[in-house]
Amino acid sequence: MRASTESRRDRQRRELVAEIIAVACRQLDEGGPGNVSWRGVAREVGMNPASLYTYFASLDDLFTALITESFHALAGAVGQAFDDSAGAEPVDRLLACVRAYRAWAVAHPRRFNLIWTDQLPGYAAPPEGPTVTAEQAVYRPFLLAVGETEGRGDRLAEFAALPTGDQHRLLGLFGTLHGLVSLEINSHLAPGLVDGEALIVDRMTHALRHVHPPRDSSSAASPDQ
Amino acid sequence: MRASTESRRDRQRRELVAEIIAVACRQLDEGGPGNVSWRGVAREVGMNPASLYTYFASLDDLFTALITESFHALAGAVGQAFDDSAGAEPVDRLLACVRAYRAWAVAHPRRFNLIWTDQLPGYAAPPEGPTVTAEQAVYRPFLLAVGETEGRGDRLAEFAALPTGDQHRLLGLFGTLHGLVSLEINSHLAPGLVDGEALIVDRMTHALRHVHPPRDSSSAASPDQ
DNA sequence: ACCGTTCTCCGAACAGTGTTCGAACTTCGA
DNA sequence: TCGAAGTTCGAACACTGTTCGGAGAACGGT
Repeated sequence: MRASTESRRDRQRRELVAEIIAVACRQLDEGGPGNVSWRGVAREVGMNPASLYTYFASLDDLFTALITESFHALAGAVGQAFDDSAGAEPVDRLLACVRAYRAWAVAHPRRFNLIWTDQLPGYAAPPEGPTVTAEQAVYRPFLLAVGETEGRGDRLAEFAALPTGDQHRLLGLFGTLHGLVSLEINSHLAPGLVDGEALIVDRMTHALRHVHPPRDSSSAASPDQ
Repeated sequence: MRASTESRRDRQRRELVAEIIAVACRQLDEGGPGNVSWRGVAREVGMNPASLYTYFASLDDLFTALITESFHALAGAVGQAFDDSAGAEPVDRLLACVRAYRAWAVAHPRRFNLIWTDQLPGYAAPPEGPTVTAEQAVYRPFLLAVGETEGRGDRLAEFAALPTGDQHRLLGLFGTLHGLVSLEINSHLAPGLVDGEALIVDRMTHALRHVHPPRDSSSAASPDQ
């Protein structure tokens, strides 16, 4: 509608918010969450600490912005790998997403830890908030890729509507990827002894060969919990 | 040797160190790493903040103690499950360790995040330090239990000496467990929709059925990377 | 039992933090 | 043009981790 009627104040505000987030993001990458400080950000953008409160209500608010921003970046990296591998073998397409997930984590370990583990004292992500929708954007390419490997199209995209068995299979797959990446970027993979990328690709391809649901045999197993 | 010649100062020091760690541990459990403060601990044990420096060189030092302490607690919980299930079916024994690992994480999520993810600004665990040996104590019961399920005894206990294929299989197993537990305690498992314990036990039993090395069939597959 | 060394504890201080308040100043929409 | 809204700032408050110097107590050796 009135997209053209953006006052110079509105534009300046938008740019300043972006710069603040960028500065905070850099401080985060350099020294972790403990390194991003309100006064430090204000110093770097060249204004009084009190003025920052015009744009963010508190330090927790700034971190919330960093979290959603990082979720979007991760989702973008995985989504890009998914798009770029269109037409490839379904398994290779999923593996492309796997590599993209790991590559982003290796490149931005602080951001990765920030979005996946609770690090702030009293912080709790608001349900239906922007962080959860950004998080789901990360899962989406994986759901689509796995759906392709099983010839089920995008029938897995609506995770909440799936039967428990499918949910478990998908979460097991993603949990393996996430766990190994987590261990690697936090230096728990015997650095110098284990090759992270080789390990992750190896286990994910292995898991893909056995994760498919049983077609017809052994239907006597317990259907669910 | 001179174990009996413990001066009252030595005893008092030992007890005070234990109390300091206990207080800090409680503050950690209540509000995460950002909630444990030097002055807060001093306040709670009833002495001047400067006096604390008699027992710990810095806040990072205190956190190092918390990390090793938490590693020992986790290793103790898993080891206890391993010991208590002596004589049971090997698979059940491993599942007992799995449940113990998850149960401890659910009971102490802040400590779990503290030991597995880098959260302190400039902190780096000293190699050959007490934290890494405490960490290996966590892996040990799992290595022994998996060795049992494969009828290989404790031949997997010396992880670094294993061929790459075995290392990958073991890390894949532990990575799945660790990743799913991590997702659960950080509220990424669609709380109220997915049962964490059921999911983890389900995926670990599934993985155990397919993780064994190929005996004789399909030996034409690529042996290693 | 003494004495010198060592350890323990404390008050004060320094630099840094997140946040609030009130007052100036600028920009906006009508 | 005028009132309202938005922006910036300095000062202040209550914190934080850490250092320093001194006072007092407990220790080991003679």
